[in-house]
Amino acid sequence: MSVTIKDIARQAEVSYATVSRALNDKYGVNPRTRDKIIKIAEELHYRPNALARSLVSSRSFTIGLVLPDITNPYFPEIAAGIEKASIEQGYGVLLCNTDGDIQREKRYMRLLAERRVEGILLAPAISKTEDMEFQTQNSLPLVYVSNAPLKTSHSAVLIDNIRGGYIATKHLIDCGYGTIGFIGVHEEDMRDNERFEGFRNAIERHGLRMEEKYCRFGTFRQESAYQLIREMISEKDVPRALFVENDNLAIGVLHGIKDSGLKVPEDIAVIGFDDISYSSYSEVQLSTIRQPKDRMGSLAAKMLIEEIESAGKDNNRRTVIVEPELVVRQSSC
Amino acid sequence: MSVTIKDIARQAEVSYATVSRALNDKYGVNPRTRDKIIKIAEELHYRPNALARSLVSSRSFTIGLVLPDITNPYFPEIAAGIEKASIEQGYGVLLCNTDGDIQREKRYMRLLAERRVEGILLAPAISKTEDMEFQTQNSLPLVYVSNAPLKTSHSAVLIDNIRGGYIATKHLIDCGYGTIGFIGVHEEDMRDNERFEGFRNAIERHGLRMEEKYCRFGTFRQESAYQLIREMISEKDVPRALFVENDNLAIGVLHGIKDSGLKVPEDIAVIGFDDISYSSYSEVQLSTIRQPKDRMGSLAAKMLIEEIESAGKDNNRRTVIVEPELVVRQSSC
DNA sequence: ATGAAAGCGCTAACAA
DNA sequence: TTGTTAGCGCTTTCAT
Repeated sequence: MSVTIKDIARQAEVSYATVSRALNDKYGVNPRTRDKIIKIAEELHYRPNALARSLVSSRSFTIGLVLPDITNPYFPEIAAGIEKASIEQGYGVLLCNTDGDIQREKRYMRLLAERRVEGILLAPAISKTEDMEFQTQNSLPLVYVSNAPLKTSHSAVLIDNIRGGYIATKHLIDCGYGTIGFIGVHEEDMRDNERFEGFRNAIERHGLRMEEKYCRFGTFRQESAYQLIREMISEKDVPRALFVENDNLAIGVLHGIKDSGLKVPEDIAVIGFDDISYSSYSEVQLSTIRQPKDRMGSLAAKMLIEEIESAGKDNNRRTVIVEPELVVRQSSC
Repeated sequence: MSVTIKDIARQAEVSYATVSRALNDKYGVNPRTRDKIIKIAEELHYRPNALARSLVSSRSFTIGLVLPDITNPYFPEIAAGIEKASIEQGYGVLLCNTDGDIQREKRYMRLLAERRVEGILLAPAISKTEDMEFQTQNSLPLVYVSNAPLKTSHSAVLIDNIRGGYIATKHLIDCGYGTIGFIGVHEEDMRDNERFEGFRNAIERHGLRMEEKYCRFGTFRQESAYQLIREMISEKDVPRALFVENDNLAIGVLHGIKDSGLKVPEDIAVIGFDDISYSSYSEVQLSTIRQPKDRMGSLAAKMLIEEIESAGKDNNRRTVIVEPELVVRQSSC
């Protein structure tokens, strides 16, 4: 098929073991033979067969990136960070877009297992991805990015959700809004759910009241948030400001408010979470809590690779929490 | 390390060749032994080693997806389509985000070559990715998606750019705008450049004049389009409507118009191209030409896989042109 | 410094 | 129907 070390060995009139040594910079090869071999390799456009190498070395230098939906604007930045850090360290990234489809997720687990990926980066949407955790059976390094189950023994790179929720809410309070509501997803046992906790903390600590009627929970889809806010408005009892769990939902909320004939922030102020790129566009101007997504991605990749390369050594699993940052735009002031 | 067919063979008290046959549904295995083997394989959580299999079969069932920037909202939908079609056919996708960085692109070419990917899907930003075409030396199946060099012998899945440009411009003409300008990127030799050609066709065919001063070319960045429109406005001579080469730039244009104190579409009407999700948001309402990105992605993946699996057979390279669709929103009427 | 040989896990002749 | 064997391309002892 393609050029192998044997072809090179033949031309260089050495054994193919020597070629392997020369090409891998191993100790103990005559510089002259070495140069000769390298020259021939270049002439022949030799490309080592990573599959063969992996087979003997049990190192595939490949990781799996599993995420629910690459078209959700939150994830590409994470993926870009992961990707960059990975290629820098010579690792390939197998993209696995689960679409929240269990069948597909299973196929991916198979694929990743069969290809002997050395680790998995998992950006879970909902907690059923614990399956995956189960499937890997703790035998494969696994690092969560951006979200994780509350209880897991695996490493994770997360934003400080409680603090983020607190900061967002505090900001609304500082703006002087006296009634503040929450719109989000109620996903038990996942870390991003803690944003609500931060919200509640802020409310309570500043002498406001938690009003159940102002807190609504739906799905991850924009339309869900749209519905929730429209319902709230039609009930003629809306809070003066809203903290929405993520920017995607917040955009749904903005639409809903607009379609109800109300104005942001004059009638209802809104703050989101994530700082996806859309949020900064001049037509949207959504206040939000920024996540350093790119950095979180590359950090997670680095941690995963570290776990891979220190395999067997003492447990170095850890959870890294990055700081949220308040970004004030026109939707809240 | 992990469970191999030898382990299974030992337990089943057969040779490991029989195990291979049984597990691969080959002709000529006693159903009883077969069942026994399959049962044991399951008990042992056996996962075939794809690397070993690839080595002997010369089939890696892996393709490379090379794109300039996954955080550009245009690409994730393409990627999702690719991804879906690929996994359905049992292929893994190695994600390669070049970031327009030549060094990185080279690294990727190495990585993909060494891992013996069976084909490459290339979504090029600019024509320098011809390098890649050169590198693969026509030895690897390569399919372009969404954009391609004007001259290439490889397959491609493209939108009808000329027609798209024509439709967009025709729409502006139909709205009654008498002076129409163009903002875009001037990238010689790439197919998406043909949008300008469609623009010109429409202008000329409807008795309008091509005004050079209304046609401006910059880079791919939003800021570039922002600058161009601001300059135009500051020169006090602006067309009544603008066709912008893609939605990303169009958003820059919208910002620029807004920051100049003008209104869309009252002062300047705008239409873009691509229909990225952001364009449909109620605050933006950008008229545009829709590309069926998801479908283009999966089509490209299917074509690539077809080329791979018909290797050696007669040349089945082809260019598929999909139809653009006019989407009218508030920015143009 | 170099060669010979074993073996990574698997598939595919060829025998039996 | 099953076993034996060679070999995919490479790394890594163990000799020399």
